[in-house]
Amino acid sequence: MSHQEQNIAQKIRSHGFRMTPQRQLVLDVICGHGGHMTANEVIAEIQSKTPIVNSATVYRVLQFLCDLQLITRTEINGQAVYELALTTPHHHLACRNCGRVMDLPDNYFKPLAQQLLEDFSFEAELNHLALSGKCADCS
Amino acid sequence: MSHQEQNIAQKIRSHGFRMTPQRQLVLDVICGHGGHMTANEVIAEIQSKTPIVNSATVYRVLQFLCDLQLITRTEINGQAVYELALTTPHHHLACRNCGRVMDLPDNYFKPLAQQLLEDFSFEAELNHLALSGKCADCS
DNA sequence: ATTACTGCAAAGGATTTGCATGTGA
DNA sequence: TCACATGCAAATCCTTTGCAGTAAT
Repeated sequence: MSHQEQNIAQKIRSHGFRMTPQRQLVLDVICGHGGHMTANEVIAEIQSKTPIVNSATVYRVLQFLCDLQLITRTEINGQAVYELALTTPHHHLACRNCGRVMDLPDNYFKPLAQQLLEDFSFEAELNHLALSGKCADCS
Repeated sequence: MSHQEQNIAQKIRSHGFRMTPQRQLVLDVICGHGGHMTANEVIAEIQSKTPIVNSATVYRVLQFLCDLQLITRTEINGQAVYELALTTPHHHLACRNCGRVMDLPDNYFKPLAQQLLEDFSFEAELNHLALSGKCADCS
């Protein structure tokens, strides 16, 4: 088990919740994967290891981890994806053509957020946004 | 029938498609409403007038109008909304608290789009984006 | 010993589809 | 006329929920 996972397990227990094999598996998959995953991808990868785990449980675990803010949920082109929340704040550039998703550092949105605050007193939640478009290879 | 609707009817016919009462109704509703609507809202409003129209048809008409780029489809907080495509390019600021949605002129995103192009050769499709956050009244 | 958690199956909502019928051009 | 559209019902996809049983602490 990685450092990250030990940390997370500790956080779960410190909140009075339990560490179960099912939660462990979901964490293994998400930590091992690196990027973001759809619920389906998580389910598929888990079931390829241990076909016993129910998909309803995976959905419940994902929701649970979101509630504890250990993972984040974003919508990319109408598709919900999950990712470790430990990584630094960033956004996504999703290519509509080849499907590739790149990370975009947070600071690209700073000026915009600032301006929205000045002009409209609107506090934009720009912590995990997905932009669609065409990537360099596909243009 | 408004100017806009006549225009749209003409475009539909010019593509070799037919103007039907069902398509007329969907256009009436969307044109009369002004802002963006969910598929459900369109269906509900139509059925309050003529309970005959099938919801599958409304979905088909919405898709059809999107294909012809006469309306646009956006996701606001995971909810698909439709809007006339004739209006000037703009974005949305959606308040997570009160649900209010404000329009945001296109030019707010110009600098960001420019920078993404320079730094990543990524052509962002920033024509109808929805940002979540907290509006002035709710902060 | 609690009571959180899981599995199962069934429900749920939103959207799509197959097919026969109807209708605009 | 005849291809385009619609209605209906069933199918589908993704996700949630009720409930009884299981297991972590």
